Amino acid sequence: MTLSRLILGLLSLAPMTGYELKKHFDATVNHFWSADKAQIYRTLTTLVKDGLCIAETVQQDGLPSKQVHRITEHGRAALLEWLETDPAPDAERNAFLGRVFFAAQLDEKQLHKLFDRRREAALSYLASLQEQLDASRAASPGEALYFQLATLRNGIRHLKAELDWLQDIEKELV
Amino acid sequence: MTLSRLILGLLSLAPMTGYELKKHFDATVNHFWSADKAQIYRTLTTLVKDGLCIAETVQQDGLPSKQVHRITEHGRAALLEWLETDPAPDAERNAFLGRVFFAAQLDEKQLHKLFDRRREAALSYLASLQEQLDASRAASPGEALYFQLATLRNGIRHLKAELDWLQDIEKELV
DNA sequence: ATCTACTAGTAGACTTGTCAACCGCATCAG
DNA sequence: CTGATGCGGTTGACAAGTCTACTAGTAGAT
Repeated sequence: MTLSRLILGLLSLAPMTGYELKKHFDATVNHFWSADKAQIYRTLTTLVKDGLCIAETVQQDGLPSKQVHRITEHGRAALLEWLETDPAPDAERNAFLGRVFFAAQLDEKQLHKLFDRRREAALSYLASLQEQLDASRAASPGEALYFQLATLRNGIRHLKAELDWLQDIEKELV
Repeated sequence: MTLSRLILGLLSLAPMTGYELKKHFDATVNHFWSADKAQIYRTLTTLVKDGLCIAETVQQDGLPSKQVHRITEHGRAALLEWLETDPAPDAERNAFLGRVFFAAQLDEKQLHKLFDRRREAALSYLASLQEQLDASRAASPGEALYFQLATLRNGIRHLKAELDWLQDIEKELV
C-alpha cells in the first residue's frame, strides 16, 4: 500500500518511468522509504491495472523505448485519500536495538565495536542528510519544498537523538 | 533472520513456549520489533529443524500440553555470531514521513489533523515507554537489565526528538 | 578489443510478515 | 446455561519485499 501511494505521490509531481522512479527513491525518498526495482515495476503494473495511472510508450533513438507513467484523476483522488488516512502507528523495526537488547552477552571489546560502528554510521548518515538539506535549500530557496525538507529535518533530529543516546551509553560503559 | 535471532535471544534468557514468546514480544520487545503469532511458531519449527533449539512436550493437567523450547549450544553460537555481525543500516520505513513528503497537497485543516494526530500518538507512546522504564527499574534495580533499559531509553530519546520536530513544524505553519 | 556503466525493463524464486480462521479444554461472570 | 476470556497451538491464503539473472543497445575508458 505505502509503496503504491509513494509512487503515486512522485507521479503527481511529474510523469515518470519506472527507471526514474527508482532513482528518485534512491535519491530523495530513501531516508524514510526504500524500494526495490522489481517491486517498483510490479507496483506500476497494478497501478495501471487499477486505473490510477496510465502508461504511454515513448520511442527513443539510441536508447530502449520507455514507458512514461502519468497519474490519472482517479489516481490523484486515491493519493489524497491516503494522505488523509490515519497513519497507523509505525511498526518501528530496529535490528540494532535487537542486538543491544541482548548485548549483555558480549564482552567489552565487542560492545565497543557494536556502539562505535553505530556511531560512525549515524555520523556519516547525518552528514549526508545535512548535505542533502543544504543542497535542496540552495537549489530552490523559499517555501516550495517545505514538506520535503521537513522530512530531512526529521531524519536529522532523529540522528542527533541517536548520537546523544550513544554518548550516554558510552559514558556509562566506561 | 532478525526474528529468528530475537527468538534465540529470548530463549537464551529462559526456555519458553511459542505462546510465551509472543507475550514477551508484545510486552518487552515491542518498541523495536513486533511479531505475528503465526510467524513465531513457524520460525520456531525452522529453529528446531536447524538444531538451534530443541522442543520438549510438557503435559499439563487442565491445560493443553505445551512445547517448551530450549536453546542449544549451537543456538547460542548462532546468537553470538549475529550479535557481532555488522548491523546493516536500518531500512527505516516511515509511512508518516511519506505523507509529510506530499503534504503540500493538503489544505490547512488536513495538515493540522495530520500533525496533531502524530503528536498525540507520540505523546501517549512516550508515556507508555516511560512507564515501562520506571516499572522495570523498580522491579529490578541495579545494572541487571542495563541493555534492555537502554533500548527503552533509545525509544524515549527518539520520541522526544519527534515531538521537538513537530513543535518546529507547528510553529512554522502558524 | 574488452570491460564497465548507463538506460529501461522483465522474470522467477524466495523470504518475511500479515490476516483470519480453527482446534480443544478450562474457568468465571452474568 | 451461555458466552467471553485465557491457554497453546496449527493452517492456509496473501501481500510485500528481496535477490539474481537476463535482454539489448549506447558510450566511454583501459
